[in-house]
Amino acid sequence: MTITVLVADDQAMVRGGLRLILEDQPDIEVVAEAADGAEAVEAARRLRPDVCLVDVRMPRLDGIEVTRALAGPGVPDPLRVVVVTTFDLDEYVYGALRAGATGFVLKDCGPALLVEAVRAAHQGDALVSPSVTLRLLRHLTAHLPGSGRADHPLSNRELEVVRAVARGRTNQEIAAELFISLSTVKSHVAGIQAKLGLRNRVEVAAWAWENRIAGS
Amino acid sequence: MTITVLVADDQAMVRGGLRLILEDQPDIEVVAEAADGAEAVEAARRLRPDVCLVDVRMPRLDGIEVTRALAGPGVPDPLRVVVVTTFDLDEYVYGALRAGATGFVLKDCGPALLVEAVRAAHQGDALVSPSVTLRLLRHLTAHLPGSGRADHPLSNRELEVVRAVARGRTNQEIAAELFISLSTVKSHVAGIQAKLGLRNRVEVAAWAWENRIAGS
DNA sequence: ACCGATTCTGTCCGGGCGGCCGATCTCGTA
DNA sequence: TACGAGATCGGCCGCCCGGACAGAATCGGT
Repeated sequence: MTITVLVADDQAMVRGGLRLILEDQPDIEVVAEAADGAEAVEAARRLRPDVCLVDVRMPRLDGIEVTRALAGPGVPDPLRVVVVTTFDLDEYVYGALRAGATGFVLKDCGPALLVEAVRAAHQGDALVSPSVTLRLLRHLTAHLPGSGRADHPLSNRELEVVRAVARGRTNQEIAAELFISLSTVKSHVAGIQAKLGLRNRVEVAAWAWENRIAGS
Repeated sequence: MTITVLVADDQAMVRGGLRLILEDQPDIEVVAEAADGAEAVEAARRLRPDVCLVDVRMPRLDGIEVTRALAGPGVPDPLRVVVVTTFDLDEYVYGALRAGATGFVLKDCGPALLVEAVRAAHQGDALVSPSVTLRLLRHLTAHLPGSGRADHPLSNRELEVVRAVARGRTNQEIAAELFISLSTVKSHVAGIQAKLGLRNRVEVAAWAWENRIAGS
């Protein structure tokens, strides 16, 4: 089964180059080209190609907005969109991914990666250019599940209290939730503050958020 | 200039397969093989290859620990480590990336991506398998700069107060920071709670963290 | 010139919070 | 067995917070 692709770029030579690279693959067929964003959206909605290769910089609608229109949040049957760009700007990367892109490749990444990105997008996966991935990982590692967990001297029970405090519960409510007395809750909160060197329950909550004890 | 690679996997056949794929490239040379984690660390430290291809599941030291030893936080001159695995488990992914991996590929991703991962790692970039990237992006989009910012009816001044509250400041401290009276701060906090339907300052802080008003 | 929103200020009071005591009970470990 | 750490309770006191008032200055827009 061949993968149908739409290529959108305002420069005819770039479109030609992409078409050459892609059609060199036996299982990929370029079924449409578009010279600007509006054209791309129209053609994509009409032909519903397996993958849309979209440049970020285009007249009328830019690549980000095209992505949002075809794969953004709230779109009923989203298409797979791979965003292509010459300039490695974070602004483009974040915009594209937030808009629902299933891939993000730089034009200088070589034909092999481009083809792989199309194949990945076709089966629902996402390929991101290595140089971009690197910076993405930097952002990510700080937010990774299990990371950012600071070494803390808190007991399990105290952690339960911390989580409750971080959710905005009063001591009385925490007592009810944990089936213990108000005095005990206050003991625990006091112990937590002493151990961590925090001055009040809001700082306890802030500590919990920063160390991913609370929140999702 | 050729890229020197160390291949670590407990199965000789897998090592052979990887070697075949890599040495098919004119610019890549496999300079060492290792059958377990300890061997891999020793060889990597001695030979300092450009890229280390490391399987996650290995005797003695697993791939994650090898990565931590060669590229983890605190290592003076970190090597480039690409982690390879058969099983697409989040646990491996997060562990590897947190340990400092410069790449993460599944064994079923095809030779082309494997080679690209090595090349990317060599020039300091990171390539992650498309199927893994997809899930990574899901985690990421929620934490992307500019996203998660909710529509709120708060004024600019109220936002300043929210940020101060989220940092754990008392009303008195906020008054001093913003050069206003204690009464005014209480007014603002009360207004914020009313507008957002929150019951106390900890919930205000929690709201700030969830909507990325506070925190970095 | 008026209106609404924002910002700033004040007083009063009840309740929650934080700090400081002390106390018992149950563990696991030395 | 004795010790320490954790979990559980109690009381007391002072401060901070939250809620409900009320008043005034500033500013942008009809």
